[in-house]
Amino acid sequence: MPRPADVEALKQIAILGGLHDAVELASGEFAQLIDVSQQTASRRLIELTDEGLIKREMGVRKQRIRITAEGESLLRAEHLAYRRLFERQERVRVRGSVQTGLGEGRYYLSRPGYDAQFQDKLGWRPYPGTLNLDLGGAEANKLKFLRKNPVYVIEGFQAEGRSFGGVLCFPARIGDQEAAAILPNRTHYTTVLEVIAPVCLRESLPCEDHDRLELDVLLEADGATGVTVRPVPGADA
Amino acid sequence: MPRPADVEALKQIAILGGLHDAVELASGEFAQLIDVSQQTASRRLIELTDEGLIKREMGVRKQRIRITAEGESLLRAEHLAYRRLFERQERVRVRGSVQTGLGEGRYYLSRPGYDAQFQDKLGWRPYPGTLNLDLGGAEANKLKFLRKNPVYVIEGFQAEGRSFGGVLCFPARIGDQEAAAILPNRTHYTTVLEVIAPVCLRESLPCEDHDRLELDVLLEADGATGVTVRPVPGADA
DNA sequence: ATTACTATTCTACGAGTAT
DNA sequence: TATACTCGTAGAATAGTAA
Repeated sequence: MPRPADVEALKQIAILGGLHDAVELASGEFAQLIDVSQQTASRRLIELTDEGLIKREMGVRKQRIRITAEGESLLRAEHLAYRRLFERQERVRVRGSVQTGLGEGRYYLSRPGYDAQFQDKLGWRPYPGTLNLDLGGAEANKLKFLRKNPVYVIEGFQAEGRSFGGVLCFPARIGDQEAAAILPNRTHYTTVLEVIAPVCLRESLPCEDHDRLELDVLLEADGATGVTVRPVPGADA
Repeated sequence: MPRPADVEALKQIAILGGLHDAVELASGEFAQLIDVSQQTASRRLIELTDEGLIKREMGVRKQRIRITAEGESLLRAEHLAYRRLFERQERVRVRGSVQTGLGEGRYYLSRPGYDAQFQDKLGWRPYPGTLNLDLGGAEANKLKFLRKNPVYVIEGFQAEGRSFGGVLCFPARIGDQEAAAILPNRTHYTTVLEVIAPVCLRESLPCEDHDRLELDVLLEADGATGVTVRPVPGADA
C-alpha cells in the first residue's frame, strides 16, 4: 500500500500533465515541487516506479515520466473519496461484522404492523429475520449521520397489549442484493445496524457470524423498487 | 504546511463525518483507521490540533473531534486539485517569473497582420508590448498541454518582404485583469509564455523583472469578450 | 548536466509506562 | 479504561560524491 507521501508525489506529477502525456522532469525540479532534497526526490521516483505507479524513460538532462493505469486508478480513488466528502452524496458505505442475533428480529418483522409498512415503503416483504451488522468503533460514527438523514420513517404502533417503537429505514445494497437498513428510533447508543432483505441474507450471500460485510446505504427513496412489477395472482392462467 | 500524512489523517476523520458533526473516536480506533500504533495516532491528533485543523473535547473513553474551518478548507483544496485532474478543466493555472523582454514583442504586436487578428479573436487591441513569463523547469510541462489545446489560432502572413509565423492564443487572466497568452507555433522547446493585455501589465499590475506571477489560462473562447460593447464612433454625438 | 549510490544525520515510530 | 509522555531504534532524509 502506497504511503500518503507517495500519493502526494503522484498527484504532483499528475498536475503537471502526467496523466495524459509524458512529463519531462529532473529529480531536482521534482524535489522543489514536493519540498524535499534532490536525493529524496530521486528515491521517491524509484519507489513510485517500483510500485508500478509511474513509468520512466531516463534522458541525459531530464526523465520522461508517465503515470501508469495503476497510478491513475489510485488517483481516481482519491478523487472519489473527496467527491464523497463534498459533493452531495447519495450513499454511505458502512463496514461491519456479522453479529449473533438474539432471534428477536424474526419476531418483530413478522408483526403485521411492521410488515405492512415495510412492504409499502420498500416494495417487498422482508424475510423474517435480521442480519445484525456491528460497526466497529470508528465506523459507528456514521450511524449518527444516518439518524439525521432518514429516508423512510416506520411508525410505532400498539398491538398485543404493548407498544412497538418506530424505526428509521434506508434502502441499501449488499453487493447486488437489494436490502434495507433499519435503526430503532430509541436506542441511540448502539453500534449495530440491522439489515433486512427479501431473502435470507445468511444463506444467499452467504455469510456467518464475525464475517465482515460492506453495506451501501442509499440516502434517497429507491425509485427502482417502487416500480417493481409483481405478478398478479391468476393473471397468467 | 501540513505533511501528506496529516492530510490523509484529516481525510479519514472527514469520512467518518467530522466535517458535519463531532466524531467520537478513541486514539486506538483512529490508529487502526490510519494503520499506525495507538501512540502515533495520539501524536497525530495532537499535531492536527496544534495545526488548527481539528478541535477536540477530551472524554473519558473517547474524544469528540470536529474538523475546523481551516481543516475543511485544506480538504476542499485537495478536492479541487483532484477535480482539476479528472473533471473537464476550463483553465490551467501557470506560475512563472517575469523575464526581461527583448523588446521585439512591441515590434511584432504593432504589425497590422497580427493586430487585426487579435482584435478579431479577443475583442480588444493588445498594448504593444509582451510580458514574458518564464515557467520554471517543472511548470514548463504545462506548455505542452496548451499546445495541444489551442483556443485561437493566429495565422502567419507575409509582409515587409518577410514572413511572420503563426501563433497559438489563449484568453487568460492575471488576477482580475483580462489578458491573453500567446505561444509561437514554431519554437517548441521554450519555457516562456508571452502575455499580452489591453493595458501595459508592467504598469497596471504592477510588476518588475523576476517577480513571480500566476496566470490563469482559459481553455475556451471567452464569451465575455465577444459581447463587449464598444462605443460606435459618432453614436454619442 | 544529470542520477543515484553510500555514509551519516535525524525524524518519526512504537514499546513501555505514568497519569 | 483512556491519553500521551519518555526513550530506544528503524528507517527516512540529506550530504557527499561517483558515474
